[in-house]
Amino acid sequence: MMATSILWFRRDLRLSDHPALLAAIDAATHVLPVFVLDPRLLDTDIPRSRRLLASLAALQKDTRGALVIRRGDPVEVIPRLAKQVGAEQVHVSRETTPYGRRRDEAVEKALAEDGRELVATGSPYAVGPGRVLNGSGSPYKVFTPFARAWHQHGRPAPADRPKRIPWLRDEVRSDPLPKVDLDGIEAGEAAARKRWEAFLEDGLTAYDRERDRPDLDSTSRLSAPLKYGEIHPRTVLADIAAHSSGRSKAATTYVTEIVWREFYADVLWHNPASAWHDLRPELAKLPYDSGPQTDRLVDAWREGRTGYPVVDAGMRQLLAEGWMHNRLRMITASFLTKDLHVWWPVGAQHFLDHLVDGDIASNNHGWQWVAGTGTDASPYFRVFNPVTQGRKFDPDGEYVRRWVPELRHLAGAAAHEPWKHDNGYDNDYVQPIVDHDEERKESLARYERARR
DNA sequence: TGAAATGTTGGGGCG
DNA sequence: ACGCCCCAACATTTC
Repeated sequence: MMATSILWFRRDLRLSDHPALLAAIDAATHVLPVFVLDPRLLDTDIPRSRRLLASLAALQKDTRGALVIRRGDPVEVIPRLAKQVGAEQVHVSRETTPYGRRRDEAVEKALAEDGRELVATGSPYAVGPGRVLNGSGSPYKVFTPFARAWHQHGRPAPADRPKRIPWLRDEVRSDPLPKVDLDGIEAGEAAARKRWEAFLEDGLTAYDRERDRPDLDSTSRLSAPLKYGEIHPRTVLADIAAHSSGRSKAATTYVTEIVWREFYADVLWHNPASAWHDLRPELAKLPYDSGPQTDRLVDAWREGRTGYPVVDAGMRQLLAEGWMHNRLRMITASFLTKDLHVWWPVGAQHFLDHLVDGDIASNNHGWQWVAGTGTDASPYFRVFNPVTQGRKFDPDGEYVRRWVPELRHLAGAAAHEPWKHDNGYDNDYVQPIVDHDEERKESLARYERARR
């Protein structure tokens, strides 16, 4: 048996239900845990960077200080470390995004030059992307049949948490984590576990009824823990199956959301280019706006000054918290693409820059769903009306008033339509930057032209 | 996991 | 009692 193997953490910042960790333990007498920080990720003090650092700080504690942090390019850092500790194997959870796959191939090649191996075990998904295929061996392009086949496919039970992990300690220098205030950031495996169990006990039964209400705290808020792998979806699914309400309608609805995550990872696996390119090429002809005038509109969208209350509330929450309710993601995405006629990747990039749970597969395919260019996308002509959506899903205006203080003097649903009230603009709320009815018609006209 | 436009139905007011 | 109109409520079609 080898003396030391390396466990290279990426989207799997946990110790439970971690097949690659078990493989690393099996392969050697000691395991060196490593995380490589890309300096480009830490240029600014945005919620996303701080969320990652908080998770790493928790992992460092959970490994009782064994975790080695290194800044730099993994293609150089990992082979160098492997050589230094004499590791023949570097263990990872299989990465499935285009960037991750390219990076891992490069690292694998660099390791091989030195006679070392990159060993991938498991992935961040319950069913590995690429595994679910239809009768003729091709990937699914529509969610519903995919979901059916995904359920049929089955998945492994959660892996055991190792009783004792023989970490390699004090042999290798670690870069310090950047000095950033991490107070109040919920992160790490224990916090993820706690949040998940609280939702399972208290939140799941109402999920069906309340999940679309951004004014309520009715979702599991598990997106960031899942993104960083502080909890594995396999664990989540196993817990639901074992729970008394595991077969309820609410539980089924929740599982479907997990399957959407798996579906989009699968779509990206089969179409790496779909991260930034339209899945439906026939809509690539759609004309989008650009130029200085459009830049000003996009800035207003980014900063939450569009004059549409529910849109501004969502965009301001994104900047402040790095998180937005999914309903708001759809509404604000629809506004950028259909009301401002801006190319969807502009919005997708903004979301990735600021969401603590920003995931290339879910985020970018979600954007394509709204823009109408994706696999299983909503038809292009589905245009969200920000006022109707606001009144329907934030019926008392609570969510809007929470994030748009200029509208706090308007009671109830009045906060969704300041233009209908004499005192609507008493606190200097911005006037609508475009007319929704007009822009909706403009979008439909462009769609009609592109289709012909 | 849309919304608006258009069509249909049926109750009530009224002569 | 009947026909007519209005219109809300709901359903269907269209974008």
